[in-house]
Amino acid sequence: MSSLYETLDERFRRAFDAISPNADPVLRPSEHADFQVNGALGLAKALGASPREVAARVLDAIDLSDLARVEVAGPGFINVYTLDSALAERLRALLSDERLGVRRRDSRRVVVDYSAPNVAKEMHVGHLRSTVIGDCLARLHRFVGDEVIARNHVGDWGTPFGMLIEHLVDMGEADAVASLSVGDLDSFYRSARQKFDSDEAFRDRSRTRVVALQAGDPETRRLWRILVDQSVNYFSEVYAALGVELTASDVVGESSYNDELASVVADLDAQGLLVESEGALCVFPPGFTGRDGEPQPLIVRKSDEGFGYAATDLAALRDRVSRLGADEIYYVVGAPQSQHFQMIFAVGRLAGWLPDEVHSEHVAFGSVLGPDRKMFKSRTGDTIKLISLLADATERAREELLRRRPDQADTERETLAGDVARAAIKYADLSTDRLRDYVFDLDRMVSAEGDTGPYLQYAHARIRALFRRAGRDGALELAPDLSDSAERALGLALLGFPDAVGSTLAASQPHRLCGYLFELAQRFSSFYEECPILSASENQRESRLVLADLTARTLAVGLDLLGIAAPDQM
RNA sequence: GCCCCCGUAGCUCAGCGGAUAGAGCACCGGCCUCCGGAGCCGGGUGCGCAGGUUCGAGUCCUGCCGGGGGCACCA
Repeated sequence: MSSLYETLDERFRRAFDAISPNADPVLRPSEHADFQVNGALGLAKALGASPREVAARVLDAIDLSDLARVEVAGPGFINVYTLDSALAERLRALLSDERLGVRRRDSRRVVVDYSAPNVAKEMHVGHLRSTVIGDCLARLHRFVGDEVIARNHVGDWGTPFGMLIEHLVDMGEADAVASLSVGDLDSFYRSARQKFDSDEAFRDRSRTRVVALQAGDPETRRLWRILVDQSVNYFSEVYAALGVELTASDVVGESSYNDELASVVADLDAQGLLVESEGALCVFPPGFTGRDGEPQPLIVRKSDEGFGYAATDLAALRDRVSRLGADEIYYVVGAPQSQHFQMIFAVGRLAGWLPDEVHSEHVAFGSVLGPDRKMFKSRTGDTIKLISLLADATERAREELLRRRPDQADTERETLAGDVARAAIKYADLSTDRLRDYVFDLDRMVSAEGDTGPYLQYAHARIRALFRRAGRDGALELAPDLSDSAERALGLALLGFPDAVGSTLAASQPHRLCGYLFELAQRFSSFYEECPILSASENQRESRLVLADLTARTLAVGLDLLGIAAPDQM
């Protein structure tokens, strides 16, 4: 069944179409009614009638008697008041729908490229947003029926691997593996870097090693593979700790495209797109200019005949369309890469690798800032590891749980502390418009008062407690009474879930779903204060349990789409 | 110099061209014979500035101001 909004929109669209072909009714949620239709105001001039007359004509052309009461208001708005009976019947129908009204759509093959940490470096706050946002988008697409191919474009290639491999050799494989396997990647990298900067002989060995790596020397590749495998193992641990659904099988690192790079160049050259400039092989897509107003190149092959990340990204793009058959490709990468992706897409279009019917989008995001509004760093100026971020949040959550539930078993508390910590961090990240920078404030996100992940978890857990107390697991399948304004407001919000999911997906903006869930939780809290449930008469109790059940399930499904657990108790 | 993103309440943020711009935090009042108070109810002289488009602009366009970022071989 279509959502309430969709149903109203279809009806109004038909009525408007009869008056002015293809006119948009501009149906919106309203503070003055359940919904309002704004389209009449815009049509008035063209139709030579007053807005109120246009609105009246629309109402003549529409029959909503089964759904809503309507009236012309103000200068020409149409206020829509949904009938309680229609709301109640739709709510009843949701009870047997695990998907809470969200329909599956025709499956699209969707590549989501996200996280992308670097081999031999620990994951830090810089990877947080890509990982969390990408995971959320992947979940959303899967939920509506898309076939999602997650791609973790790990940085596993390039000149630093010369020094990393030489450092591995110096340490001895066994010691190196021991060090890396416990996740101490940063000190490994730092030691290698330090030797590279201070020791000329080491520098020479490193350069030689890079050449051997690129030439495919078996022993060198074996050593390289150790670094990659150890790192990927470590990433998997971090993803598990974060509750992110990426696995080792989603890792398709930069090196995976090595064999494609020559043919990328050849293909571009064959199409006459390649220009040699200052020794580098470049494509100059129209519309891009650089510092001196000169055309801006996308450097496909460097003057030293090595390949940069543009070549890799082009190869990946080509692969995702031609071999994976992607209908949509999302790159969850920071906003500073905006121009790079514009150029990649432009060249992809020029080369015919990215057909018009394939949607390719840079899902950009802003930075995580510290309290000083600068890039979030530790007091010593180091980047902050995701693991320690999570540990800090878990510690806070543990303290809070200990304060509120001292009787709780330690094992249960540990599990919950992790759930709450993940909720705090992820929700804080997902709940603001991703394009903006945001200030990382652990106190605010864990404190769980207000618009936070833990607040939503609490709202859910409280409802589950209600059912435990009632000795039940769900509600009877009946149409709830909505005569109390708090009941009605909650019921109306519940019916908006499909629209929230749809809008979140259409814009790749998780904060829309966050906003919806927070408002839903608030409306539930108001309802919960206003309307006694278990102590009410049997009819009223059953009716209110319907609303409670649907709220709990909507929160659980919604939180799951955000990648956040919804524990039954806290 | 050019390009991109962002400027909304003391702070952190919503706001899909529509009616009187909303939340959370903080602050001040209420609400504890109440199903979990991590809650609920009430309290607000704020859209950086100036033009323009529109019946209607926080939202679209132009120009400024302020912050961040990018602009040839690191990814």
